[in-house]
Amino acid sequence: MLEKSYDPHAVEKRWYAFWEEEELFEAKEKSSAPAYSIVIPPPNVTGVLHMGHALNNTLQDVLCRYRRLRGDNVLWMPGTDHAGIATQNVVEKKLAEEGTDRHRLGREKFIEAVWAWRKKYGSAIINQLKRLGASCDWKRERFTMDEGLSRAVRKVFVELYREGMIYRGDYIINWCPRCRTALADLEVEHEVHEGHLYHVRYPAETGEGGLVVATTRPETMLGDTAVAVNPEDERYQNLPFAAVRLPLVGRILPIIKDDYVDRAFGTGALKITPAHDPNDFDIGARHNLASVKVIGDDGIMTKEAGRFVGMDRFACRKAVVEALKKEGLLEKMEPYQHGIGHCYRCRTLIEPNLSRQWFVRTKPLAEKAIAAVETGKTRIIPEVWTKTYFDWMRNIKDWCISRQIWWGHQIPAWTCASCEEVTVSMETPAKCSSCGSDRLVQETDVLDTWFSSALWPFSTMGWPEETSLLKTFYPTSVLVTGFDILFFWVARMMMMGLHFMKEVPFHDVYVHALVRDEMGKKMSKSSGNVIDPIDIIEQYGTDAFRFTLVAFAAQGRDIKMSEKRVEGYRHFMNKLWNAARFSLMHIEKELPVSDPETLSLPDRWILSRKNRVAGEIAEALDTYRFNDAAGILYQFVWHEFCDWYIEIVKPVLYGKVNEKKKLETQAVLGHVLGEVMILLHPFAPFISEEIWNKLPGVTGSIMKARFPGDSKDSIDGFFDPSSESRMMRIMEIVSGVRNVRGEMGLPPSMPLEVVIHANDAELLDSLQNHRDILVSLAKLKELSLSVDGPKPKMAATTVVDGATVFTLLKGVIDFSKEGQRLEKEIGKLTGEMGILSAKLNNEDFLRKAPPEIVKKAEEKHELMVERQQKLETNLRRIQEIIR
RNA sequence: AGGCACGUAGCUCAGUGGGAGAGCACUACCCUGACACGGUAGGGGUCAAGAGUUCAACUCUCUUCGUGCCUACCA
Repeated sequence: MLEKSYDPHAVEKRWYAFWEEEELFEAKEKSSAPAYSIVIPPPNVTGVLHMGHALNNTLQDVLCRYRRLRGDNVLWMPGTDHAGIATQNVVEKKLAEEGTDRHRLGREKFIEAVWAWRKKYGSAIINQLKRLGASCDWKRERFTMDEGLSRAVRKVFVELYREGMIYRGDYIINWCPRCRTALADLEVEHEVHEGHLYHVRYPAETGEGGLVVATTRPETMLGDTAVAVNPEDERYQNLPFAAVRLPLVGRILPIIKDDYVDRAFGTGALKITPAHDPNDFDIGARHNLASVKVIGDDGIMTKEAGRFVGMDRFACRKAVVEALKKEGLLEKMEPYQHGIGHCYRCRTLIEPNLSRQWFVRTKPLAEKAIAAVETGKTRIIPEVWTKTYFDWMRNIKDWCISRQIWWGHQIPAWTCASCEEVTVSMETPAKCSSCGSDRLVQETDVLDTWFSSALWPFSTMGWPEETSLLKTFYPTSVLVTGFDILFFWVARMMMMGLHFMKEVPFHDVYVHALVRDEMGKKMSKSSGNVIDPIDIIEQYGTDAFRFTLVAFAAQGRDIKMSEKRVEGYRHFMNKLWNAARFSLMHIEKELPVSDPETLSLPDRWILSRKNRVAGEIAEALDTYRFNDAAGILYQFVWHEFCDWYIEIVKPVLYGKVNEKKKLETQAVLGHVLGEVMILLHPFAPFISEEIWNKLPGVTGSIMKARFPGDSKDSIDGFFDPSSESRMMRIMEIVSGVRNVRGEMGLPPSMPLEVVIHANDAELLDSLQNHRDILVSLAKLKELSLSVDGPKPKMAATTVVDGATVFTLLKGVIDFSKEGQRLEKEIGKLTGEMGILSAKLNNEDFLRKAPPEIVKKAEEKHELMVERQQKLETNLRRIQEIIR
């Protein structure tokens, strides 16, 4: 016998190990079964599992386990990415604790240290995914820095370079002075800050007058090389001078005219710092201005900053402002809000900085990626994200892919020390491709981590080799991801996949929600509202946690996570456990289910319902309506299987009917329980496997079972609407009597006497055949059934379609209560009828509404009238009794 | 600045051009031989506000208010 309540811990460990041993997660390279593949969004190797991962991977696992049950050959490709900046940060911190740093170690030794770190800590998140139940094909686990994937990266770089799609140049880029590297535009997060707008007078070169410029970053003025005004601006049409003198520095700045300048902003005069502002950089290029870099890569002022050299950029701002004040050139200083970029890794203020970097020309790649979604080769679900995808793709800018760190794929480019030509190649070249010199120096920069992640769907499958894995599983079936990396990752995979594989990387992209805290705030370490998935798993079990995530994963809506909710679904797990406990107490051995046509009504009903529900769940999962799938299953298990079927079947199982029925019922109960476990398995893999294996006659994993409906046998294909509706009638009557019991305050311990008048012959027949159900579920001591007859005098009345149910109230009862109950019932009914009859009295409705709608309304109205009449008759009778 | 989503029961959320739903919470009764992590019954909503389209609007359109999020080079 099963324990009284479900204890997840031992069960989870045991089954996960079993699945791995039995190689049940492994994909077949070749198979006649349909291929289904997903590549995992590779978590950072430095990462620990957070709620976002938990949701993301639960959904993927649901899909993978579901497809396996449907008979597909499933590949769920796992792995991690090397997270260049993040990992380097972690290891550098560790070195600092040890009193050293990477420069003292040197590049080679440092890389070794990172690999050592990865060996020791890099599988933390993988182990956490296993606790979540993730059924990844672990033997194929990949890492973006693996030999194979690195070769793919090099190949892609070389090919893009040869095609002219990669170039190097001096441009203004986002620079993180703390990480000491360039960042892509996407890696900069904007945040509104309270700052100041400083109005600074730049005296005319002639000495008389001058211009006032407005800036939020006065320290950059040291690098100004011009002042710009709008060509249309009348104020500056006929200036008596052509140049101004840069305060604190003394450099003469030309006054240039450019459309970019907004006349309405500030004074309409804009200082131009090509080395430290992206717009100024463009303007500088247009006007051939010099660039003066006054802030170094370390965030310290360079010697170009004159007397401010060596100052930190923030200290320098203060010093510049003070100096300007002293010279009387600071005209105004007003509070000002403006967006400032921060490094997405370390939150340091980004410095737009002039530097030499490598870029990918994205426009041509983006065009193909746009077309693929336009033509439906890749679908984005939910569709709302399609627009976001297009917007970004159509406004895409070149992608800065070089990073000034050590941990990553070193760019395969060599500069010749003799002729300065660049050689790009797969293998380390011996000689300069231009002049033949052997004095080659490799580029020290590494590539953006996302550059390698962009190749993930095919690099993990062995590309550039033409592997059978690629043939079988590329394009992948679906990518499951959060919208936060739609651009970072999804868009780039689309571009690279289409360019190198000539085929989209995935047919579907399912974009899921964010997991927030119960107040709806984003979980973050700094807010202290992070819930650790592993804590939840330990407290409530993996299955309850997974079910919670799935049940709340409605399309387009964020999930507010709280322990309370998980607790609710733990109750569901316990309910399942106890349903199994009960069932298994009554099933001694495996029994074949008889031909459904010969079975009893409740058996036919539950089989038919189970099959219908299986179909609904399949449909929901096929369309990524995860929450619907979970909801349908929950409802069926709890409120049909447990509340009704098990209750109905108890007398049979306790041997109160006959042996043959008992065996038949045991067979059906066992069958439905097993099928429920299969339906449950994608969501709650552990408990379903545990219970499955307790079923008599079962050997081996539930993972090898077939989804209901797929076996195409007579039981799985059994649908019986007539039994469904007949059972519904019986349940209605039971509920009706229970309602009387509850409302009238009749104790559950008191068996009741019920008289039913059913003028519907079929219903009467059905009730006569199943009077045992009514007696047991409504707790009756006597039940009389007839077409008609004398109405019992002292009774409460329930009216259902085709029958009137009298619950006898002889003796103990307060009849005014029954009067009130009937009045309430009639009141409800009258309200509904009012709306309906108004409709039916409306000429336009009768004329314009579709006939079937009108007919439905008429039928309904008729039933209501009948019901109302019956209720009123009985109300009058009750009132007479009271009087 | 532009764009996108969301406002439905006390809370968290499903839902749809023709009968307002679930879970939790709440109330009453019940230790009924699977389960008190349970059972039975019950109360509770002008579906944010206003206008329009329609025979019919919670659902479609517009406006307003409120709440989130994303994108953007305005110094």
